[in-house]
Amino acid sequence: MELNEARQKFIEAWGKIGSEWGINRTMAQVHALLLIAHEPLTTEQVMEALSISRGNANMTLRDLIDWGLVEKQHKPGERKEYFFAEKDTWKIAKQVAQERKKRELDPMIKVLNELSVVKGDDKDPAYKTFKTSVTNINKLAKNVNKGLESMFKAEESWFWGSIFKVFK
Amino acid sequence: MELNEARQKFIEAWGKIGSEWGINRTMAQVHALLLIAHEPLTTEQVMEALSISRGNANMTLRDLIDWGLVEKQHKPGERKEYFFAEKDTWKIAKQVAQERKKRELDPMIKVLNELSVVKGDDKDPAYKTFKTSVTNINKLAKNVNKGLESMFKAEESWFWGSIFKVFK
DNA sequence: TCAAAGTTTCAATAATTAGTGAAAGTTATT
DNA sequence: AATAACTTTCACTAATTATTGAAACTTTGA
Repeated sequence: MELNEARQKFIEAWGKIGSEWGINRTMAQVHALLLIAHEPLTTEQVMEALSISRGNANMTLRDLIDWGLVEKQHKPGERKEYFFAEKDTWKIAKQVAQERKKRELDPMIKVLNELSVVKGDDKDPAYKTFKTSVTNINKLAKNVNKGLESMFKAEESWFWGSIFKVFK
Repeated sequence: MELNEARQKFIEAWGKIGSEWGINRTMAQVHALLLIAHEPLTTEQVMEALSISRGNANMTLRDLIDWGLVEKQHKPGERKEYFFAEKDTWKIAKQVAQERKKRELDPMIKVLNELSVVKGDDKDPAYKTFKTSVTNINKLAKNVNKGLESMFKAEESWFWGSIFKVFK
């Protein structure tokens, strides 16, 4: 396989994975493009490489910056903005996990806590089932939460090590 | 908060989380409905509870069965099919992880393996960056893969224990 | 074998989400 | 302060994804 074909395939695959995880395809593709770019790219270059409009490129790059996956750079003597991606995959993984925790898990835990104080008759099976389900999901969510906190603090090898150690 | 209001909120929250993770909202809501149902429900009851069409209810229930989250049940003397959800959250989490691994991570690893054999000139920075990025993502993906395999085999407390132990 | 009860399919439609591009806004330079 | 280079916004349109509902299909029992 030739390099350009491979780059293309990588961008497609990353886009597909992204869309399966609720991240818009273009955003994942721009991220992929920057991941395999050996130097920072301008908005123009991103537009060109992925055949997308200026508006789309701009918003997508901004979103990637919000997610902490991409940064702006200025080259001395030039007005144009250049964009480059964090390339350390462990940092990327932590960053994504952190953002999603903030946007999704934290609000979910808040709702679950509200729901677990609902009062009712312990003899009512509808109440009992509700209570049990919510309590159990709440416990799981809190464990995930703690697991993520560990991940954020951890070095990569340390993290995986702690998972694998026990399960040879 | 009253039980019915709480049930409603739970269904909405679960639907929202689902859609943020690339799972169609209705599917997540039907799952939520069955999770807090104290007895198996018929297609009619699902349609009624969530105001969705027969076709939608049918397809969604089938999808949930494909995901291994819901099962059919027949009551003796009745022709109707009843549906109920697995309620053990650890089993649910494993099941979801397993399905997504099969559908997404495994194909991704396959692509990454294909891409990592691309040949090129080590002095070409475009080639070097591509190679490095793909290799690193590949390593991460394989660690996630191993981590999931551990999870599938593990008991819940054992799994979390192994993560928390190291990070007090 | 027929018809009633129930289930599934799928073309048509609706709802949602993503993308465009031109206009407005901003910033740096002369 | 005027202009040119560049960035951002947002109303409109396109593309995608989800849902409906009626027709086709299947199963059961009389």
